[in-house]
Amino acid sequence: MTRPAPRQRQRGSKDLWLDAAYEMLISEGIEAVKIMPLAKRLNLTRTGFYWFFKDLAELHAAMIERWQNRNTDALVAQCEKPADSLCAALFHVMDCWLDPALFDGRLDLAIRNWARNDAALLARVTAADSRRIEAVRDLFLRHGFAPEQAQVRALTVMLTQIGYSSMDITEPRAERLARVQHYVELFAGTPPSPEEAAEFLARHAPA
Amino acid sequence: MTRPAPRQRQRGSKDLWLDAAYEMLISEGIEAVKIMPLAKRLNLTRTGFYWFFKDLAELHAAMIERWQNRNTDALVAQCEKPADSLCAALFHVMDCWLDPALFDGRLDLAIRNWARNDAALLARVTAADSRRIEAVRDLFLRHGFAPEQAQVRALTVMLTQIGYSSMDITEPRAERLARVQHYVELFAGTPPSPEEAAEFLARHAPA
DNA sequence: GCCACAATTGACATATGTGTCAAGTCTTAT
DNA sequence: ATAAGACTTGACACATATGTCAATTGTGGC
Repeated sequence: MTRPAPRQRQRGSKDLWLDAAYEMLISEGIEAVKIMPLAKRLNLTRTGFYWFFKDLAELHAAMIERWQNRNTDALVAQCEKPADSLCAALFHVMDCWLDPALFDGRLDLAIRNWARNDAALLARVTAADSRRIEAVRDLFLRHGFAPEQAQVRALTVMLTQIGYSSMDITEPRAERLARVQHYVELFAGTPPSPEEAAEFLARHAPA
Repeated sequence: MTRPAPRQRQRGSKDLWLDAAYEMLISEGIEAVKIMPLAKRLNLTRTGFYWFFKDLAELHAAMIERWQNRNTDALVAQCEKPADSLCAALFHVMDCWLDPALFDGRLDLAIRNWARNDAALLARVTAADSRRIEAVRDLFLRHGFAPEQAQVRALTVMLTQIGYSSMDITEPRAERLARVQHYVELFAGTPPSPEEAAEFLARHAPA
């Protein structure tokens, strides 16, 4: 039998270090994810780190593991949701803009910047990008767009998302909510029907 | 009288250090802009740096100074060029995508990332963003778009630009050239005329 | 009560970075 | 030829980071 929780005077833990590392990554970039500063922030001795991780590299690997297939899976799922019209389908994609559970833009941006000088990570990011773009492109194809237009529109949808995080745009929620319809109009080429817009707004009504 | 070139056995120079710092900034981010590595790359002794700059902070300031109003001025100018139609005007904006002299996307991205943990720089980047978006928005307004649509389209144009750098998309030049027309169609809402497209392509014909 | 052992600690060895300074080296203007 | 001064250098002092290890500290199980 395995003991349920053999934990003793435990103050640190693998997850504690990982969480702190994530906060650091998101707010200051991978360069700032260093053991000494993390220890300071956690009020632990830096050497305790080595009980949970072999070294910095192992921490990094754990972080990537955690990101992997998180943002991407959710986005692809939103693209594949059944929808009666192009605008309705695009509203599903836009859900990712508004629900942090579906897509964490700041994390995505941080990982992307990290990948700029980490070849192995870059390969994984590129693979994720391909999956995402393909999913959005297929959405446009299903709604009758020519391949070239579908590709350009898919890319623009993704780039707008990335750009939003990168520019750190933080409109009030109400304003962003209102703006989404205009993005849908731009990407679709035609404005959404009032019903479609209303349904979207209802989905994101305050809990 | 000022002596024309009092230079002696000069190996280093302010510009040499600055250029190296830029390369570092663009390829690896501001965190990598350190005196020792720069010295190694330049095959100089690291302490020589201090003859040209008071310290690292002064180097940083010089770098920002050099970026300031470079990408932004060119982009605004492209927006304000006279044009017979919306598509023609957008093609002028797209020129920035293709001519590195008008807009250096990698530099812009690097500065943007740097600004993420430098409040003073962030303020300057934000100001630059405002100028750029305003210029593109006015372009759409001049061509009859409603304020909300003009704003959303302007933002999307800018975000696409930033996203392109961020995703590090490197299509062959011919492919990008061809794709631009589809972007113009997306942003304008109508396809450009063959004449307009031809004029654009002619501008970017190989020298 | 005390033992085992999970978890923590401080001391040590080492690497890389910044910044200062006095001394040295070339080159050109006189 | 030589002096001025533009530029370079090496030694020093210090800060911050990584990683190792032997010694220690608590706590739950016996």
